[in-house]
Amino acid sequence: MPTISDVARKAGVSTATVSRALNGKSSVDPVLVSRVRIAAEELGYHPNALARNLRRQETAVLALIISDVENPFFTSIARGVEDVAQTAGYSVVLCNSDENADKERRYIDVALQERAAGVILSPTGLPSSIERLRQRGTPVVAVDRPLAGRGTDQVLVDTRLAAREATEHLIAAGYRRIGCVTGPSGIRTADDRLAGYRDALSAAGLSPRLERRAAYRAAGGRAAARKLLDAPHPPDALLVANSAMAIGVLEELAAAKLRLGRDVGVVAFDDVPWASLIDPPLTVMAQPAYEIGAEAARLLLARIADPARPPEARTLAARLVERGSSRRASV
Amino acid sequence: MPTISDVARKAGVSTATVSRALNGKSSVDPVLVSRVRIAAEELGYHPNALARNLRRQETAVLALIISDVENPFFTSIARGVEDVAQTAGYSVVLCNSDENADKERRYIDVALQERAAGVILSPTGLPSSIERLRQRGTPVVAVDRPLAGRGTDQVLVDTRLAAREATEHLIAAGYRRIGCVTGPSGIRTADDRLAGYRDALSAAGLSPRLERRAAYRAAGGRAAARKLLDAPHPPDALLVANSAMAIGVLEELAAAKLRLGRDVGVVAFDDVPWASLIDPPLTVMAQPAYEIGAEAARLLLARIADPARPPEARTLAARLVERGSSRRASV
DNA sequence: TTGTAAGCGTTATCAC
DNA sequence: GTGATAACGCTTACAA
Repeated sequence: MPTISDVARKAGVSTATVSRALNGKSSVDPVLVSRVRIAAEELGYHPNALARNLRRQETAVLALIISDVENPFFTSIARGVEDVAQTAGYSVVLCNSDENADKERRYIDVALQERAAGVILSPTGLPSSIERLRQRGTPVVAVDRPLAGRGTDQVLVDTRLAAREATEHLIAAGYRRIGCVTGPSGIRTADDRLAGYRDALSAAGLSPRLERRAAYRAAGGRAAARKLLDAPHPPDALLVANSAMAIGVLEELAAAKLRLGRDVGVVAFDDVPWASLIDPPLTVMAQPAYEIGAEAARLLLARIADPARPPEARTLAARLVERGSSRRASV
Repeated sequence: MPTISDVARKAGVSTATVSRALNGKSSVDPVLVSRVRIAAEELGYHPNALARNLRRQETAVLALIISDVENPFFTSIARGVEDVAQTAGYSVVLCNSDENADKERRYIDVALQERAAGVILSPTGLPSSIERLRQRGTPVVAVDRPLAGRGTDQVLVDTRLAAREATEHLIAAGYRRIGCVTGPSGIRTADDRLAGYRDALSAAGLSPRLERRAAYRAAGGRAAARKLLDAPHPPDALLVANSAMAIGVLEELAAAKLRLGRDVGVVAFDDVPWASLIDPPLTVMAQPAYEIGAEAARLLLARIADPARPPEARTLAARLVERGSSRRASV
């Protein structure tokens, strides 16, 4: 693999000149520049980023650690991060922590060891892992879920309020026995959505609470729905905290021959491309995923540029997209 | 940021001993090992992977360049790659080429410059970009789409045969005016699926061919479906080459008040979690995405271990999952 | 404008 | 079993 000295030799100049010619920072005789260019091209020279970064003490790589690559919410975030990073000349390394604190820790270590310029992550919830980043002074932005200690840049959604609004929407639509299917205890979004649900019920003077927690996956949604529906007094509507769970819930409703909307109203978090394909179409609480990612990247780049700037927490709003699944009357 | 010499100083040993103690390769006095461990811990020392890799002339990072992060087919591949790589001690860097030759080239350059141990990619189709990897001798595995030149490890699906089988299934179900909605010309999977469709029609002596190409996205599927349905003699069934397009096609069918299965049969490529939620459920040609990724990773690791081994091309089979959308009679 | 040379943080080779 | 030390490939003062 050719090195900078090979190019220098071939072009008849010093390595310093090659470096300068190729990076275009300092001014170099145009004749030499083209000699160097040609030599590099002929040798198939690719600068060794390892050596460069080691010398420069910096890299142009951002690490994005998300909790589920297969969740469209997170891939949209990834797109947002990528688009912003791209234009600033940074590459994005996507890591899948799989909602697993060990994997998260491992990827944080990798980011640390590879000296990533910054890290964006959706924390699993255990505070320990993040400390190492803070200690090192590596810029971090949390997305989707807040970071325990304060003083961190964050891009969040007011998810408690969103859950409350979604529940109020169901109440306004005439449902009275509203259940909630949410994620595991300890995951902040899961807890907040449950809290928002309770807020709405309390404000409306409704009871009882029909609550169920499960993994943020289709199987979890299915199990939770079954439990709720099998109870002596089953719910007439459900707030579902995530789109993967919604799939399980909808399967279970179909299996029980319950008509969506008419028998059981449903609102699910996160808009999905197939929402309008089911009958009736799925009402969702849409989170601005792409914008979350883009904003997180902007915050991260700003902090890399100025590590002393005060930490910022942005809170974006979710938006209710009303479709048929939360309507009692069939059209 | 503490370096190995800081640890050495604190532990009262040489940097060489720290390195040996921490890497556990060579044998070191247990007493010194623990002294080093403690010193490293107290300082919050993280070895600099840049320096290490520069010295070792190797990295433990695999680059995975896929053409669409938002397509579940590719994220499943990513999961497969990740699981295999993980157990072998490699990290996976996911890059989104977005079906764009420029971005692909850029990411290949990054992989080259960062000296990735190997690259897995779903090529956009332009041969130029891949050459640089070959020149450098960087191990590469192509997935989903073949690489122009031969002599490369590849994991593919016999997609032409799969398309033929899907079409034959529609014929067997009694459909006669079968259309095909496929991806852009030049993308190998799009071309192969069209070819397989034609194979089946020819074998059955059916005509005419109702074909439409569009971007591998929902909007593309919608436009293609509209064109086909608006024609004087519209199709009574459609083979759709990708799940994103299928969303558009299904929306368009619904808009035209056509009943799925009964009025227009549909088979789409790639299984999706929501296939059973629509009515009737969607018949799909399921590709073994996770397995493709896992197999690609295995091939790549094998080649990294032994660059001289003969190139291998694995072809996996797709599997028809018959559901209601390809059945004429409603249940 | 160009060249020389030091140094980034590791690991591996060589003596001891 | 341990410690000096050179080397990995690059960038950047500092000289010329």
